[in-house]
Amino acid sequence: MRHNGGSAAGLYEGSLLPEETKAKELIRYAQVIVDVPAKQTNRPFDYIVPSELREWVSVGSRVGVPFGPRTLQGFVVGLSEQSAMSASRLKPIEQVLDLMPPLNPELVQLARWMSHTYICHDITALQAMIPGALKAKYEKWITVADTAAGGGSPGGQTYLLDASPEEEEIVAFVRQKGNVTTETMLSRFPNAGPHLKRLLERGTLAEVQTVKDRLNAKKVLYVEPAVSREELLAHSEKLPSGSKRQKELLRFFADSSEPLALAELTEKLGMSPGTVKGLADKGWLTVEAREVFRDPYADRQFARTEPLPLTEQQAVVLKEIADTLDRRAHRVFLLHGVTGSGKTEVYLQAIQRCLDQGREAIVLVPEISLTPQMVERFKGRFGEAVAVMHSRLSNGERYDEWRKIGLKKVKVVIGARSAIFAPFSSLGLVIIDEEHESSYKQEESPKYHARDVAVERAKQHGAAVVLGSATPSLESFAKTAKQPAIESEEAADSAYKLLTMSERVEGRPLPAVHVVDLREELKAGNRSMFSRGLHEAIEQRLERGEQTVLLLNRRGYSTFVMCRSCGYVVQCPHCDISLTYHQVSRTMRCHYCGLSEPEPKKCPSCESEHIRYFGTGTQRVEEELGRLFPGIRVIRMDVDTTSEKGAHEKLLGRFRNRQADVLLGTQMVAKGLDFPLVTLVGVIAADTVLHLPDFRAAEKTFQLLTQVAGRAGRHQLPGEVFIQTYTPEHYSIVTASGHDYESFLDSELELRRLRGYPPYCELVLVTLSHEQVPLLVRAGESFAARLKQLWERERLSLSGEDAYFEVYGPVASPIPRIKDRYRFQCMIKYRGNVDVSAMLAETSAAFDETVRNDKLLISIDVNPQVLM
DNA sequence: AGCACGCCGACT
DNA sequence: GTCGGCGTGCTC
Repeated sequence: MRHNGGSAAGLYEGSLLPEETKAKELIRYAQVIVDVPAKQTNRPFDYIVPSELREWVSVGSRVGVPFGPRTLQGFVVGLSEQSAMSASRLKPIEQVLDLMPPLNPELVQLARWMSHTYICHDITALQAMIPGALKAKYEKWITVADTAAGGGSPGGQTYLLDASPEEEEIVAFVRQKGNVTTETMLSRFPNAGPHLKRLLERGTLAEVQTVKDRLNAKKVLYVEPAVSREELLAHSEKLPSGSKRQKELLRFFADSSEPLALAELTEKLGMSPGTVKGLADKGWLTVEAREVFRDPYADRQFARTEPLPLTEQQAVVLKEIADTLDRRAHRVFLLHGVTGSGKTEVYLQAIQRCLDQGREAIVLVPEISLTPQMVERFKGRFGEAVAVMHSRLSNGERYDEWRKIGLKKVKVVIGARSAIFAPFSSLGLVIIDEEHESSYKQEESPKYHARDVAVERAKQHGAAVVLGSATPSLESFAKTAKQPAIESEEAADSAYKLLTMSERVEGRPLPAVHVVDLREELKAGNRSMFSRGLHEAIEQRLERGEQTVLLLNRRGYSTFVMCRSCGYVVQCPHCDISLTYHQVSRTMRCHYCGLSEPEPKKCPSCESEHIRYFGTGTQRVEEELGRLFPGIRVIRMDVDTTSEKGAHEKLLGRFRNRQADVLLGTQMVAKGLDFPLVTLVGVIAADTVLHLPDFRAAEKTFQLLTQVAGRAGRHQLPGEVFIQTYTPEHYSIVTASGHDYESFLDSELELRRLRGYPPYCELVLVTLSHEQVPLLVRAGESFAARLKQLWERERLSLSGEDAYFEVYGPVASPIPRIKDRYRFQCMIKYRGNVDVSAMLAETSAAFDETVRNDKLLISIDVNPQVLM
């Protein structure tokens, strides 16, 4: 997508200048984006920077500002000496919310790029960059109004005309406290409700809103001596002989004057905090609260690891990356390495190189593979210099990891999607592991793709990007020089450099793959979910004491309930989608609106009692395994068993310790796991993804099969894989079983070219929704028409360039109704130097009135990964 | 997003 | 003649 740098940078011009070029004392005004995601407020507002806050305000600061009648959170996006507005109409910044700005000028600029590219409000992009713990929170307070209607008296006492004694009492209480939250008020005066309402209405009391203050850094009490060693000993002598504990404590600090945490001290010396307090009161010891970092890995020891010797292929790849790092150039590498080829070791050594240059590195991994194993490898190599951004961290922990980055205490961040926004100032390297994973796409606004954001950010820093995968996405592969014809000359210098590692470390072979035709099984009279081959193979592993991984690639909504008499399928009354059966709660649930109702005892349509549950879930496979292999130990890993904190790690730990023979799970068992005793992998049904209405279905199937097959035989013992399918002839299954990425690529590229899908074009999905179909249809058609009109205008200015643009639809969305709102979508396919984002922004702007008055919703997904 | 201001219907 | 509906516009 073309990015018109000029227009995007325009608003914030000056904000990217190095701060040093502006003397702090000259900065009088700040441009602030406020926390109101609306069209009319989507621009910077000027504020006065009070002189006492000047030191603390910089581009990227989070501030509390008065906006209309209330106080809002905002982000400083620019600083200036002048303002176009007359000073009398400007208000001052009320507070700076963090000691360290959570963002920096480069990230503020990146937010600008995001809001343009993904068509969202600036505040939405800015908020997406900071950890959840820093999201805006507001508090409402009640105070006595400045000009209390009802009058006051010179003596400072207030008469309240027409006020009851209770009301007098309430006002006195508020006056005494200054300000009070509603909760405090109601706990003090349980029946204050109606009085409060009246006092607020009459203007005696007023409601004020503030931005809830910064999340507190964790504080721990530390104790240290306040006087010299000699004095401590002298005091100790003078104490009465009964004060044994106090004497002991003084002698302790005479020996060691190091500050010690109070908790540790009392533990060590077996005394109560009171003893310490006694001496502190005398002024001999000081107790002070110190800020500490919450360290989620505090009690873990990570064995330091040294760089491993590299294979020839690894060395070649590392050298390429290192050369680019040494030149401090921006470059994107696509590292295609088969499973087990040692990509992680290459990452580690490349990061080391980057750190040696005094630069920082970000490692993105799919949330699902952010396992303890993974964390261990990075902590083991880089120790304290690593911060982990994990979805399961508490708000406090996450906030602290973030602060460590700002304070330059860490040099490497490893985390999921949003870790790409780590506020580093000299980024040298971004690694995106399993780059093909669709979890790098955020499905809520801003609907960004971390891979695209990474490349944009790396450009700004002159940093290298390494996209690693055993099964690269077609989009990324197409950007390597191997496929030059796809994009025009502009792409030539931004082409990705393809690096290949085709061999596993120590020359271990890839596992043998058997494709089992389930139709043949059925013909042979086998109606079990296990083919004869897989059955036998599992039996063998049990005998040999080896382990098996079983994949049942069942997405949450596949289980549906149907009446066998009339064929009725239980559906959600508000959304056009089947309800899913949840065995734990014995309820039928809607995946889209959260509706939950008891399981039907008889068919709602024909009252028949022949109700059948379709779709095999992991629970059923577990049952079946127990029946077929008595005594078998199975660990089931799916959303149900891993929802608890730490459950994931615990289950994998048990499997590693040979406390189970089989690990059975959904996608989550396919990625990144590395267990020496796993010699068998079984895919129960390979076709589930294949038949989804998605142009990436074949690609996803190929990726999943290749990934899961890669779990087998990674160490001394050779591996074996069984893929069960009803369509064994499908090219994605054939090529996956032959570990043949190249052939898959050829077939798939040809199909994409014929059907006009990425990487032969770019996609944007526009979804419109409304409660009434007629209005929706009209809006959809008019949206498409306007867009086409814009294109006609645009194409004239692109004369001579090879550009393509087409709007498809509107048509009903794959799920035509959610929460009683109907949905239509337009698909946009384009190619070349077209600023589609700008065109879409302009088109949606024309619909503002319909959006506002008729409650039409327009959602725009640039580079969508799911076409719903 | 809130909130105030402002112009047309059903009511004491 | 007024209370109140929500259309329109503003917030540094």
